[in-house]
Amino acid sequence: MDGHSNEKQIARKSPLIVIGGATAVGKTELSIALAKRVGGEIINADSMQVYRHMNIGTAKVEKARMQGITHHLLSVIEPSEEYNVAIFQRMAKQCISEIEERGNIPVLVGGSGFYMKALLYDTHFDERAGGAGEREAILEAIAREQGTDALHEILKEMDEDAAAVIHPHNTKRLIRAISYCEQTGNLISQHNKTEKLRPSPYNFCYFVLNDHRERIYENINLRVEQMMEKGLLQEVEKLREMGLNDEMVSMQGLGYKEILACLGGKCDLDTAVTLIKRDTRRFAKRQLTWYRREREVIWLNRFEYQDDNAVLDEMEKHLYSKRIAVKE
RNA sequence: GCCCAGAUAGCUCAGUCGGUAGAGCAACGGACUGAAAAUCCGUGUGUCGCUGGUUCGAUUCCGGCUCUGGGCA
Repeated sequence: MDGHSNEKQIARKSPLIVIGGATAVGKTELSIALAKRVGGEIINADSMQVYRHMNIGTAKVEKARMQGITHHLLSVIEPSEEYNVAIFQRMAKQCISEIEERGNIPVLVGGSGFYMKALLYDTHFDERAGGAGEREAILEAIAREQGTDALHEILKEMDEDAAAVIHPHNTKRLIRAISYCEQTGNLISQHNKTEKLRPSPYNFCYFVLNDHRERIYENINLRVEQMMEKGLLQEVEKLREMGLNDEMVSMQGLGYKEILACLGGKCDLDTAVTLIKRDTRRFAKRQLTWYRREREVIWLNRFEYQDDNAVLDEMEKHLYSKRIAVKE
C-alpha cells in the first residue's frame, strides 16, 4: 500500500482520541486541557462515574473544573439501573455521532479498559445473549451446590476451547461462556477469536497516561483521605437510605462496598479506609496490566516531561501525524 | 560506664542441634470480549547487622565492633 491511498483511508475513518491510565494518575485534568486545545468533547469511559448520586467515591469531575468542556456519560444512570459494556458501547457510539455533527472531536477518557476496547474496536455484542437472567441464576446455584468444577464440566461439553482458557474457579466467566453458547448457538471461543481480529473503525490515537508506581500509590492514598473529608461516609449512607445494597453492581465500586460493609457493622471505619486504599492500589495495578497488553498504545510517562503542557504538545504531535484535529 | 535482650523479606516475626532460609500482612506478574472499580490465576522478592576466628562448610558456634530496646548506676 502506498502512502497516498493510506492517507485516503485514514481520512475516511472517524477521528477518535482515547485517554486511558490508572486511577488517580491525572486523566481528568489532562483530558480537559486537551479538549480545549483541539475542540473536543469528552466521553466518560468509566464504569462507575456513569451513576448518579455517586460523586465523591468515584472522584467525578465537578462542573467548575470542566472549564466549559462538554462531558458525556457522567451521572446518566441510576445506581439501581443496569449498566454494562454493551450499554456503554451503544450510548458512546451515539455520543460520537452527535459530537461529529457538531464538528467536534470525541475524546474518550476513562479507566475501564474493557469499555474502551469495546468502543475502539467496535466489539460485537449479540442481542440474544443479554445480561443476567434466569439461566444465570440456575448456573449460579449449580456452582454453589456442586462447586465451580461442575460448571467447568458443562462448558467443556459445549466449548472445549473456551473451557481450556477459563479457569475452573472463575464462576463469572464460566457462566457467561455457557449462557452465551446456549442463547446464541455459537461458541464463545469462536466469537472471541473473530472479535480479536476486528479492525478499528476509527482513525484513533490511544494515549495511556502513566507515572511512577509509587507516585500513583501516593495519589491514591491521598485521594481516599480527601474522599473521607468530603463526606464519602455520608454519600454511602444516603445511597443506603435509597435502598441500595451490596448486591447491586454500582455498590461494588471501590469505596462503596467497603463503607457499606462498615455501615453494616462488619468492620470499623479505619479498617474500611485502609481496605479502600489497598484495593484501589490493586485496581491500579490491574489497569496497568490491561493497558500493557493493548497494542497501538502511546504511553505518556509524566516523569519524562517538564509539565502538563509538554505532555499536551507530545499528544498534539501524534494527533498531527494521524491528521486528527489539525488546525488549518 | 556496667548488665541483659534483640539485629533474618518492604513490615511484624519464626527457624536452622552447622549443609546459604520460611509464615502472615504488604508487594509483584498475568488473564480478561455483556458484573470489568467486577472476577480469576500465579510468584518469596533475602549479602540472615559488620568483622575476625573455629570448621571441608557459619545466617546458625566463639570473640570484637556498630545500632536498637530495657535495666543498673
